[in-house]
Amino acid sequence: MPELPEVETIARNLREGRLGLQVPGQKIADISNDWRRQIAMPDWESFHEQLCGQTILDVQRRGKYLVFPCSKGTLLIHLRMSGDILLADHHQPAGGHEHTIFYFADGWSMRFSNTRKFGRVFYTTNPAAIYDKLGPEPLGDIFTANWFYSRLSRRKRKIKPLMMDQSFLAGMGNIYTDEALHRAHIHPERNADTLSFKEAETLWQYIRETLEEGIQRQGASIDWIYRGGDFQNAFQVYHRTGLPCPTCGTAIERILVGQRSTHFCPACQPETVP
DNA sequence: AGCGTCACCCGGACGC
DNA sequence: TGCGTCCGGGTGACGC
Repeated sequence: MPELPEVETIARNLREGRLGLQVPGQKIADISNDWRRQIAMPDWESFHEQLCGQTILDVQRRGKYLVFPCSKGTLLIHLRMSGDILLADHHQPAGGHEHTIFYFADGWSMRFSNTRKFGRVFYTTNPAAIYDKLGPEPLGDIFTANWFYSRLSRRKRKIKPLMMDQSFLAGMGNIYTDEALHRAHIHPERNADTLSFKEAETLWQYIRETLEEGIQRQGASIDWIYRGGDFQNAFQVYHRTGLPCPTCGTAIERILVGQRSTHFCPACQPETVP
């Protein structure tokens, strides 16, 4: 479930050396892979041949992608739900879920651990083709209240799946969407075009506040994946089915919206359009 | 084009 | 205890 704040935290940790090694400046000496489908593009042989010898120049984030600009092209990693990036000594044996390992020239290695095999690795000289399929960054300048309202007003889809559509807005996942909708007092099944400007503006504000708080807390640690973050302690609705709403005390309900588990307060987030 | 549904995976929770 | 079954998470393919 790495969403924008979790991916941002991992990018910062790798960039700034908080995991014991600064990744920018590292030269890729070799790469191993024991599950070919993890390499989304190009084919494994080309991936290996083209990337070996390149130096990683930076670690960035776009949407939920980790972006590693290299000397000749760009390496991208999408963690999907159970992915993580580990740094370890060259000689440490591969863990059972470390399907792609980048061996650096100085003796360290960067490992893509991916328990449920949903994550994907990309190498391209044209990352813009990937970025072009994504909506704006929720914390960027393009995403304004006016932009949000004008786009919402053209869509009939339910607000929650639309917020999670990466081609609409890049970075929201199930957790931060449920939390932002609760803070904005908007029911997850409202049709997007029924939101007033005021509601859209409020939701816009809480999307940004929720993500910023998530980043400040270094993301959420849930299930067995612990990354050091503690946003899980700030959840008001997510994974709190039956517990009292922190705002009004009403029991939090869980429903399915677009096949996704959805948590909301029936009192704070009424379904009827005001 | 927009929208909904399903497959992809597997560790953990749950039921018996 | 051990076994079987279900669940969930993000995304792309697919159908309407």
